Amino acid sequence: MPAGGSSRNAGEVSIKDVAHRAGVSIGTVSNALNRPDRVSAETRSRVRAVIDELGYVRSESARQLRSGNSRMVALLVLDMGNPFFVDLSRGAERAARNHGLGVMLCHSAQDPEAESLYLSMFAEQRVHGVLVTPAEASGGNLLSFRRHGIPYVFVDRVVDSDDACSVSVDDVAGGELAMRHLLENGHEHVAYVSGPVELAQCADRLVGARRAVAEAGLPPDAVAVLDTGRLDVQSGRDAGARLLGLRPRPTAVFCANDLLALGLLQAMFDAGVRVPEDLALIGYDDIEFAEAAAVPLTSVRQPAARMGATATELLLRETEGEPGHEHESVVYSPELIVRRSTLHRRD
Amino acid sequence: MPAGGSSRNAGEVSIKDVAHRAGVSIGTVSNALNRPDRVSAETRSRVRAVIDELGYVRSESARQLRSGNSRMVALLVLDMGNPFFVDLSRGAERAARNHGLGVMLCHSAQDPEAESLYLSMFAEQRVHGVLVTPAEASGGNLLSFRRHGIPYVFVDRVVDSDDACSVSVDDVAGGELAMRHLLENGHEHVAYVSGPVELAQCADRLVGARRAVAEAGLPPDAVAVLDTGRLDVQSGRDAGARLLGLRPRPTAVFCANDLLALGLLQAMFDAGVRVPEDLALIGYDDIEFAEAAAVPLTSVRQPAARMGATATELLLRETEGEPGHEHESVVYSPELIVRRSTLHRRD
DNA sequence: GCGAGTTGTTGAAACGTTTTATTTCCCGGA
DNA sequence: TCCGGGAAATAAAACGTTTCAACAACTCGC
Repeated sequence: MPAGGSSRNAGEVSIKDVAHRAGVSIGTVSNALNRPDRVSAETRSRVRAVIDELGYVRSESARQLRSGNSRMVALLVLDMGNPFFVDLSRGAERAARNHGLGVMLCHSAQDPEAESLYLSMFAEQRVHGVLVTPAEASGGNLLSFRRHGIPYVFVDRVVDSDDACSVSVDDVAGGELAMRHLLENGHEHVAYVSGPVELAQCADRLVGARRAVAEAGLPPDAVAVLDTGRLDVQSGRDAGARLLGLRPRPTAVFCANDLLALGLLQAMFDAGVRVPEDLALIGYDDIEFAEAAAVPLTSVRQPAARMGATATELLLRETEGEPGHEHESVVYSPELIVRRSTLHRRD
Repeated sequence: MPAGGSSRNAGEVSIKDVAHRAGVSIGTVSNALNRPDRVSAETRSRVRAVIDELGYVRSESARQLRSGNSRMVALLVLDMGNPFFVDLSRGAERAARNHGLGVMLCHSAQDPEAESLYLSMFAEQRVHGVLVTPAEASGGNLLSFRRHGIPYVFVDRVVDSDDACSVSVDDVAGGELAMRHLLENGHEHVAYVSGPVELAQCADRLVGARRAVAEAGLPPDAVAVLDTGRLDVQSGRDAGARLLGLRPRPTAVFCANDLLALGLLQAMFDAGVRVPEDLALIGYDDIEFAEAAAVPLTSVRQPAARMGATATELLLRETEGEPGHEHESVVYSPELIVRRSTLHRRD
């Protein structure tokens, strides 16, 4: 019995079925749903009843087709394995929900190709907007994404051109903060463990670190730079192994993020190097696990959730027809959180 | 000049524009895109050129409307802040991509209401299928979701009814494994720090723990149960505070997951309780941070990524018209990873 | 008892695809 | 010369909404 019997194959009941069953026109059903005030109380409740009875569910694709764009904001981050981005996404989600929008979460794994793939997908979906942490400092993918006319906001990245809004933390200041802290503790041979140099975050933090070194009157080669392919725990372990081979061995290390620092900390443990006695260690992001680490980790804190929320707000201000929208760059200040991993003052 | 000039307001160029510009019908453009063999080489390349020139992008909503359902799989987990679920989602994403599908990632924050909201959204989107870790053991939301006819697979949850496929780890066995390990180390007063009791995972692990206690010939009240509202680090800290008030004070603690264990570990540190000397501690999930913790954490490992991938495979087997599909439950075995947090044998 | 609102409802167009049935064209064989 | 047949392209229907102009039925003020 293929005719409109009770729901067997679901997803099959459309607004037309509801209209027919309620003895009313299609437009009226639509109004009952979207502008309840335009419809009489009696009709409204009858329609509601039929909807429940039939288990009718609006087709998002149909409404979207009609209205032109979706109620989804895309958030494309570097790595969901990094709690910093998880916090950021929570902030974004909360803000989006306040405006009746959903967030679709994706991560590029720092791969420009994956990034590009996701961006095309967003274009096909006609998403409301995109929040993105670009996988390359150049932001080349975004440049070509631009022609689709979908607005986007850079997250965790200062942007020079005035293509788009951005929310970031002053990474140069953060790097300086971290390195100065180490130097003030008397260290003279330090290392910077960087992530991929293509990432603006890594590069900027190094700039800040070098600036602190210069300010302290030390030669530029007082800071050894180790770069790694990724910003994760495993890369931190690898960097740790390489660090042990350096001569002179640095007495303090600044890692581009906490994941690297945690990995490096493990490597030091395995090698019998004591932290902070033999080696001071400082991370970046102040993720929840930094405090719970083998040795509680000194770190540079960023207001992750706030950044996500602000980015969403900026995006919405742009999409919600703000007349004469001017792109805006919000820059937060990083904050140094001192814990045991740098506590021991060198003699 | 509002007429079809060069692209100013993007997103505006449709298949119709392409057809017109290429001097060809709409259907032909569609064919050039979807069944290139049905169209002559010359036409095909001309269409391709126009597409590039105009920057045309298919409207996903339109194709979806026509074809009935989307190329998206939804993954609804309890908490993105838990690295276990991040690993799981990576497995799911990889498997989905192999089948040309995307994954949309959401987290319910263990809130049945949020879960229900997301499920309605999935229904509206006509997603291809849903992978879900239910927020309540009863799975009530899923029961009502069922009528939409969208297939779903339970992840990280054994399911008794034969509503759906499921992928899980034997949590009873895992709980038993963990608790037996503690008992074998000579502990006689132990505690179980549970998450919300509505979660099947928490309840099952307790069942296993009790079973180990019984097998060891100890009275049931040898295990104190502390339950917490959430499965996160903060709840672990809170539980730690409560634990210190217990008399007799347990000498070993089994936490329902690693996040709780890490939080509890911090609380012990603050209180000057040494781990493992004064208190043995074991977690669950074996997230990456367990090994990097203040005291490397003994934990029960689950094959997170594999679970995500398997769940996706099961879902696709169901949706891709497998005739006479029989629901299937895949159950993996947990594995005990012993580290320092339980190493000290009690006298 | 008549125009002017107001309220509630309707019918039809439009959104951008995919697909199916149809048409056009050309070629080779009778 | 005609006909069958395959290849290539087309026209039109369908998918499920929202919205807009039009319309009917009341109520009001006079």
